[in-house]
Amino acid sequence: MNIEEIERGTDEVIPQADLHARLEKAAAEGKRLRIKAGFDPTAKDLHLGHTLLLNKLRAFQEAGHEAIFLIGDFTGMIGDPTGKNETRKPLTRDQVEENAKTYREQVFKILDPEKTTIEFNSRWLDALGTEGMLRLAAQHTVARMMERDDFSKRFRDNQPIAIHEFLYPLLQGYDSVALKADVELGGTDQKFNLLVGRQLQQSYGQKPQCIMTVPILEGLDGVQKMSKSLGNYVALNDAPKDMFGKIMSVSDQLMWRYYDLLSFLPLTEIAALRQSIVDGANPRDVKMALGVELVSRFHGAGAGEAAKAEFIAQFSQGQLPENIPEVLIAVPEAGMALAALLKESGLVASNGEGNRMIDQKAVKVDQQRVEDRGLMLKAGATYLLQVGPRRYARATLTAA
RNA sequence: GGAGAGAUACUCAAGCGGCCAACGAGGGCAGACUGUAAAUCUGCUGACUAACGUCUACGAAGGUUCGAAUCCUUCUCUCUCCA
Repeated sequence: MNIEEIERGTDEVIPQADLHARLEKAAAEGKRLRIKAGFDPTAKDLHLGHTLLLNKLRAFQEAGHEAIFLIGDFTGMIGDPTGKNETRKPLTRDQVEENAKTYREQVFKILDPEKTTIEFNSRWLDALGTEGMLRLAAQHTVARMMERDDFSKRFRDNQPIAIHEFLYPLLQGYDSVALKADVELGGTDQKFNLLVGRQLQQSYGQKPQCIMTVPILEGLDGVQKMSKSLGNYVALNDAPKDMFGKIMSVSDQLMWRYYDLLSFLPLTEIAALRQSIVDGANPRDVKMALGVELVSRFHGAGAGEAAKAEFIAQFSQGQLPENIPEVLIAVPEAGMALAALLKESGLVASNGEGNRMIDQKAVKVDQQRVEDRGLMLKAGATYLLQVGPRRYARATLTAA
């Protein structure tokens, strides 16, 4: 087991010496450390940003330790305001449970199901009760809570902070107490919460956990963090083709960030790739290699190469994509205007948008650009409709 | 409990009786250029309509007015100061 592999790509390890000592002791005594990583089931889909943490959890798992995947079904109802400077809308218990279900399916693309403990924090937080909650709240002060960056920032900016948001770090910290965690993993934005966990464990007479933070992955725009609500994410459930395409659309600069954080290639090989660009290689090809690696990771060996081949065919060589959605549309005798047809096919949201797209030279029928709004299409034929570079449908028109 | 400020489209933010479907910026979409890059340039960005135009929208509900995002009343929410 090597410490380098465990610490690769982390931002901070606190306290590092303690982690090393625990790892050595565990190895010597044949024991397993309890490694906790928590997720709030606030969204349905996990995305690449989440995988940094999962990869790390997996590294511990491979080193023989106990990986605890904690689903914050209770805390998800509060919503950690981290990262966004505004109060998050609370989820209902039903939503949380539904999201949690899909989480399980997705995390095992990375974690070994045989060696993973899944926990729900409602198990102990439901039982905590009002009295337990008060005792817990008594362990911390407002001043210390305000040390958290986003709290103090919101306070300074006269933004609302609801009282229950203060409870979030305490509850997350209590999870560590309940689980007797040796190590907790989290994004750098979780550092405050992780540290609260250390303090609470001490208050409850436990040895404080080590904490390990991983960087926050930037989204496809290269600026804001990857998140579903910003729409700049690559979901683990994305179809191979979409996943590959999204990776190809990132800037060359961001590509290196993704290499550093997402690729499993040895660091020396990544350095070699960088050098190859300096020597004149096309960054596109390096980007494709990253796409292949990631698609294969989530969709199985070979899926990456297949996605790459389809990508080249469609975008580099201008061929039609596979799997164009088929739609059946009933049209009146006189035919249907193109814009309406695009709307019925689901390619645009409204007739107005359809007409705008036509004006903007974005619409093709049977691969021919159409600039005439007035084009009427009649029943009895199948047309290939295209809006922009990505939206396709094959519409069969039938008499109404 | 008292006094004051505020709530505008995906986000930020102007507008403070008609010229407002609402300036501007960001974001998004499309076109050009490309490596589906990035950067840049151009256009579009509520719905219905071929178009004239109509409808719906400026926290919610009422009201004044020929006419309201803009004025008045009540309500909801947020912030500030005082207690």
